[in-house]
Amino acid sequence: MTRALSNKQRTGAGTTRIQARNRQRIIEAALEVFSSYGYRGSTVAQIADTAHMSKANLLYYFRSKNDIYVSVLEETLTEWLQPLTRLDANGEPHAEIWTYVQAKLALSQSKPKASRLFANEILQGAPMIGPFLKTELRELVDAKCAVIQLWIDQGRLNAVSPLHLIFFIWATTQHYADFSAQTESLTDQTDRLFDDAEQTLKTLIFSGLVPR
Amino acid sequence: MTRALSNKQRTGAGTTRIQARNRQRIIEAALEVFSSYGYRGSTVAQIADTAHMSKANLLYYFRSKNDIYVSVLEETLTEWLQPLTRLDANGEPHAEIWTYVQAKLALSQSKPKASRLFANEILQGAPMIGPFLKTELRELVDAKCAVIQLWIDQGRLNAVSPLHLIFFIWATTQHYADFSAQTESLTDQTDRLFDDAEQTLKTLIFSGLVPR
DNA sequence: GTATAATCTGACCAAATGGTCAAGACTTAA
DNA sequence: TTAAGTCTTGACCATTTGGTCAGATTATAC
Repeated sequence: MTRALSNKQRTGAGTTRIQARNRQRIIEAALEVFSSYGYRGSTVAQIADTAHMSKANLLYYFRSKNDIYVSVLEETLTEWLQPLTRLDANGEPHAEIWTYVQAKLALSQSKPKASRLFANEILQGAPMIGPFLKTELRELVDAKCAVIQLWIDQGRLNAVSPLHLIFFIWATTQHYADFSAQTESLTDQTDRLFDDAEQTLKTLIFSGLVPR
Repeated sequence: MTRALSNKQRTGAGTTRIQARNRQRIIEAALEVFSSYGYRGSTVAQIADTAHMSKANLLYYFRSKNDIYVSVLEETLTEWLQPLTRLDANGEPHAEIWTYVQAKLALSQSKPKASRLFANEILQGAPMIGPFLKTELRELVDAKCAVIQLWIDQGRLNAVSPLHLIFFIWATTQHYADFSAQTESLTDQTDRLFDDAEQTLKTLIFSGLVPR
């Protein structure tokens, strides 16, 4: 990343204090910009401005625009998948699924930029994280689908495609972050948006629309 | 759009045959390109190439990149909202909603590019159709929410927020078009994708996950 | 056929873009 | 204090971008 580092000024893991601080500032600015305009629509100058830094200085810390992009994606990816990894085969099915939905919805509310970053990336064909999707994400999802299928086989859940259940959870929760420009244009009570979403999601996922 | 048109070669509505054909070719190419890379990420040269046309010639039909973009959006918007306009207050609630879901899912499958075009636009803050969202779309959605609310008040549907029910339907159906790079990375049976989605959606919307 | 308008093109331009570089400013271990 | 390394910058460059224009080519009405 940086060129020709000596052993001076190290704080640990081969990074000086200034490096750590500036790389962090850049990553934050890059998340802001990339999540708004996508990779192609973002410019290095824009990121540098957002980070209150000269373009040349920014390019001292990251070799290229692409380097920054990859770093932001990596930085955000782990956190984004955390909730799914926690879905526990030994837990109670409804509780486990609901915990997952709530976690995803909370993430959509607290980190909308991360959501939009991935949305942009995947919308444009996942040129960068395509390989990751087909390997690591695929493994995680396959594993969790097996768990859900087991619950279904035990008669503890109605029969649905586990994969599509996961898609529905992703789609509905991320919708509020990714398309906030739309959701917020269609309601006056933006403060109650996520509470209402949670309520409606709960009803739909567990009871459906048909009255008993 | 074109400059200094005379009355020659008119086929009707002030357009020559050549104009109609070329504008159509451009719109199609623009949909292809804009839906893949978003507004900022797309270039006029790219659109011209896709339309098998010189850049200068393309700019003879559309004054600017922005002009093309607006035209594609307008061209696609009506078709995109058609299904919702058909939701009928006098129909049977479940049938009406299910018809709507099926129509949206079919549209997501047959016109994924249109879906991605809007997704890109809204993801980037709806700079172009923001005003439309707050007026025309808002009116349509408000009207249909009132219909759904009536059904709920009559006890014909479980109590949910009509607005969020619509969001739920949009999110889940469009997910398959917008994030196809992801959905297709996570399954082997891409041919059954939409059938499975439909099945699972039906169960979730009407019955939920809790076994009766 | 021919005049007139519509269509098309290559050459061109100014601005924006990602990226480089030499040199100056600042930090820090000794 | 000082020397060696780190950090920062303005000037610069090649390429790409959206857009223009004069003029060549084609279609059409008469």
